[in-house]
Amino acid sequence: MANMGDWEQKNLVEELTLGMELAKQLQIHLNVPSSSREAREVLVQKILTSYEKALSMLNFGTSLVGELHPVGGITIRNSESPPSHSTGSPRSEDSDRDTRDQRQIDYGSSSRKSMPRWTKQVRVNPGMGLEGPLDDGFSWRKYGQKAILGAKYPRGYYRCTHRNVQGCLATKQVQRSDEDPTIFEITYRGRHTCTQASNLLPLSQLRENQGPSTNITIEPQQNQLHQENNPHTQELLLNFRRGLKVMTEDLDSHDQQSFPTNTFQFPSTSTVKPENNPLFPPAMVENSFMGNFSPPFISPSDSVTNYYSVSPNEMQHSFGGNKNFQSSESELTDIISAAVSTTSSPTVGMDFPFGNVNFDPNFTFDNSGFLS
DNA sequence: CTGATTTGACCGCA
DNA sequence: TGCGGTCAAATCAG
Repeated sequence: MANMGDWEQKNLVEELTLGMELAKQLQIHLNVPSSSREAREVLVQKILTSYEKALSMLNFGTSLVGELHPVGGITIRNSESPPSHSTGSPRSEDSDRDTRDQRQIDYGSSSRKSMPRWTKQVRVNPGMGLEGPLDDGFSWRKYGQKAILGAKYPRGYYRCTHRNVQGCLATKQVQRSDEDPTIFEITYRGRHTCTQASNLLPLSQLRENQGPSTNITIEPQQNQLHQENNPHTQELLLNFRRGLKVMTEDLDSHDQQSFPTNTFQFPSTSTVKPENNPLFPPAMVENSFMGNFSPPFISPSDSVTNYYSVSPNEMQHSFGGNKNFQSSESELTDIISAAVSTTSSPTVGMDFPFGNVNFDPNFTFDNSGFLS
C-alpha cells in the first residue's frame, strides 16, 4: 500500500485492458451473424462499465459524487449512509456501526471511523442466483451473523479474506430487506488493501481461472431502463456511450492486432479468444458478472444509493431456476454466503470513494498519455 | 487436512 | 443496559 499511485495506475491499466478485451469480443460478435443482439449489448454494457471504472480511477482524488452505475442488467444505487429503507431496520447502521470495535485497531493504523462507508441496495429477483449482486468481486469471509432489532432477517458480517495476511480492513454487511426480501442492503466499509483489490490477479488470469466465465457476459436486460428513476444515470450512460462509441468504432475500423497492446501489460492469457468462449452460457453470464462487474463506485460523501436490479432471466440459470431463494432466510443466508465467499475477482477496490465520473463525452482514449 | 461457516459469548458505545 | 459488531471454538465442506 505504499504507493497508491502505482496501485491506481495498475488498476487503471487492467480496467482498460479489460475494456479492450471486451471490445474485441464485441467486434467478434459483430462479425458473427449468430451473435444475438443481447450478447452484443451485454458486451457494450460491460465495456461501459469497464471504462467507467477506468474513468473513475482517473478522477480518483477529485471529488467524485456517487452516481448510479448501470452494470449489465443491474442497476445500482449507492448511499453513504443507509437510508431508512423499507427494511424497517430501525437502526440506522451508519449511526453506530463505525463507532465500535476500536479494539481492532491492531489490524491497521487507521481508525475505522475514518473508513469510507457506503451502502448498496441489491435487488435480486426470484429464481435467480443471489451471487450476482452480492458478490462484488472480492473474497469475503463471513465472521458473524446477528439478528437486528426490528429487522426480520439477520445481518451477515463479512470481512476480506485477506485480512489476516494482508491486513485488509475491508468489511461488509449484508442485510436483507424486511419488506422486500428481494432487496439486500450491502454496506461496505473500509478500503481493500489486499493485493486482490489492487491487481494481484490479472483480469485475464482471473477469467482464465474461472473457466467458462472467462467471458464476462452480462444480460443486456435493458440496463438503461433501470435507470429511468435516475436521470443522471441516463445522462451518465449516454456520456459513456458516446465515449464508448469512439472506442468501438476504433475497434471496428482496426483489427484486434492494431491495438496498442504493448501499451498495456497484457498478460499472455489476457486476450480472450473467441474459440474459448464463442457462446455465453447463462450460468457463466452471471458468474462473470459477479466476478468482474460489481460496481465499485460509490460516494461516501454523497448520499447516493446504489440499487441493483438483477434480471431474473439472467440469474435463474445459476441455480437451475428452481431454487426459491425466498423459501427461508437460512437458505438465503447460505446462498449469500456462498456468493460472498466463492468468488475472487480482481477488479478495483469497490471501496473507492468515487462514484461520479466527470466524464467528458468528447473524451477519447486515443491518447494514452494519461497513463503516463 | 485446510479453509470457510456457524453460532454463542463477549465487547464497547450510546 | 441494550444493541450492534466482533471473536473464536465448534462444525462443516471440499
